[in-house]
Amino acid sequence: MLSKKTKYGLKALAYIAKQENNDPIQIAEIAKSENISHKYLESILLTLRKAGVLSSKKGKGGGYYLLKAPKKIPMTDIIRILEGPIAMVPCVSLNYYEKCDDCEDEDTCSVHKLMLQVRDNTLEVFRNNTLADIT
Amino acid sequence: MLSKKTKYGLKALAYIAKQENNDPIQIAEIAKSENISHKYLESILLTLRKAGVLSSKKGKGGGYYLLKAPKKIPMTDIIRILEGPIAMVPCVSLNYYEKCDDCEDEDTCSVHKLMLQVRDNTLEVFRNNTLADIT
DNA sequence: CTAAAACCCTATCGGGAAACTAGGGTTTGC
DNA sequence: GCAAACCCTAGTTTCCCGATAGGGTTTTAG
Repeated sequence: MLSKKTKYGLKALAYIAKQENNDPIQIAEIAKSENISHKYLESILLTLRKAGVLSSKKGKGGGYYLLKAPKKIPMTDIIRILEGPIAMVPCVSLNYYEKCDDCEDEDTCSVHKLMLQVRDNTLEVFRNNTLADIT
Repeated sequence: MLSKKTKYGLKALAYIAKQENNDPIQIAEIAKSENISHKYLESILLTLRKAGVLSSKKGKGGGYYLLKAPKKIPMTDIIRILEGPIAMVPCVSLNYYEKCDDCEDEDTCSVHKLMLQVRDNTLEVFRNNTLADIT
């Protein structure tokens, strides 16, 4: 299941990307339009800023804006920042690999092979979609 | 992320399906071989039994056995029983559909369309794999 | 200059679900 | 009849998500 954090983050990014120019958008505006708690959204945008997807401008008339063109921001990036691993199981994760405590050998693990297939398919979707595609 | 419940359940089913004949297998044997807590596994197998995937035999020499041939048991069935929805978001779930509180219109929701693609791809993997494929 | 607008940051907290655990009850085979 | 095995309910513990609190800092309009 997708966390609300990721969902809200995606919606917010889509909202920002939808703008004609790249002027800073205020948290309050996004929160209202997308029905997201102001404070919670604030923490999400902060994460995205620290990760280098967004930048911000302080003070009156400030807000958040994209650092790159929406076309140049693949879904894989955003999902990994907000949700973490794309794989359903850590032992098939490319970026967040972790060994299972319970299984000795991954090559003979019945779950491993199946989840590899799922990961590859999901990854393909996220690679083929950029922020521009979901606006 | 896949829950341990699902993971353990899949491993247990694979273990049972791997046997030559369809004699009942004891919980203890599976638990030991797959490094799963006996009691926890017991509750998982109970779920699978109630869902009609497994049946059991009580008393000495008893255990769990499959009700159908592994080839006839698609992954979709097992995942839905153990994990619940396959979709990453309730609003694109076939079997567990639920409307989002935050978005007014699904057709214009940026997340919706993306998650539909993911669901379709994941579903295809689970439909093309049966229990026989992961033994 | 200054006040208000806006982002920046840390801490905390409630609730709910996941991952077990306990403890007995019931059936069956030898 | 006893021990092996499943059956069943009900905890318990742990963790983390989603949200809130409460200020601090920076910037800019006027």
